[in-house]
Amino acid sequence: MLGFVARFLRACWGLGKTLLAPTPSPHGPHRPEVAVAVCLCPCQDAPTSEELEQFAKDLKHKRIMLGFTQADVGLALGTLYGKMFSQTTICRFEALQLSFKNMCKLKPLLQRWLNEAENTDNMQEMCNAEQVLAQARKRKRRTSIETNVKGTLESFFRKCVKPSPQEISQIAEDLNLDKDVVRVWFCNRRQKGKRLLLPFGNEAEGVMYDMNQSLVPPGLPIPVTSQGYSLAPSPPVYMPPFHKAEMFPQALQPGLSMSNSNH
DNA sequence: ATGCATGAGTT
DNA sequence: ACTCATGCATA
Repeated sequence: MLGFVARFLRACWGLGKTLLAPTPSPHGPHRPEVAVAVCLCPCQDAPTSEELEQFAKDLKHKRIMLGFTQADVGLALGTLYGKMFSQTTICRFEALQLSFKNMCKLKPLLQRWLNEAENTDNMQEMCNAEQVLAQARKRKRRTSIETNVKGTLESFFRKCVKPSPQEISQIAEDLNLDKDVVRVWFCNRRQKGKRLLLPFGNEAEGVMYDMNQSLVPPGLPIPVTSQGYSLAPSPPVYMPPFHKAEMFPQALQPGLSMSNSNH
């Protein structure tokens, strides 16, 4: 099963290459046409899901062995290659909670860090935080949504993963929340559904992203289709954006597989 | 470890 | 207005 998914994903990327295949020149052999395209896709060797999973596990293990925190790694990537990452991102990488594409992008960097960390004796310096986060108080304070309200949002989500702006306003009103909070909640909820490692057995994912249903809260007649979400009747050569959740069995038992790293 | 938020890039 | 990559703040 896993293999299938991996191949599937790879196939998608291969597509780009296929389309760029050498164009047969209709005019004959005047020009040798040597300049054949290389691989324009950024992910040279798309790893399989298995490989990513293995690497993530490896990284975490060795990282801990070497005595580094997730934050250390993120920082080292900065002093090492310029681009710094947060503890959050490293954490998500190790937990396979990023999109497949994102995982592929980050892997090489972490791979290099790992090599570096294993061979260099003086890695410490690279992991020293010298950041004086002068974060201007611009960021909005994180609003905490009550659990029962969250439950309601979830049920809405099950009905429709992508409510129209009008529907969002409606929901916001019903729940006494800010419209933007609701909008962002849906964005994040959708994004969550796209993670490489899905949280739990998602039964409903089979029908997920069936954005044709619309909520019709009692009372207000909402013109359904105005936003032009006409689902293309004949999806071209694309694929269903999602796969089932059983990619990573360990996802089913977070308690057992994830948290064996205390201390 | 995870929830809500931001910002750049798309559609 | 949406998706995606990312992160501050918090549980």
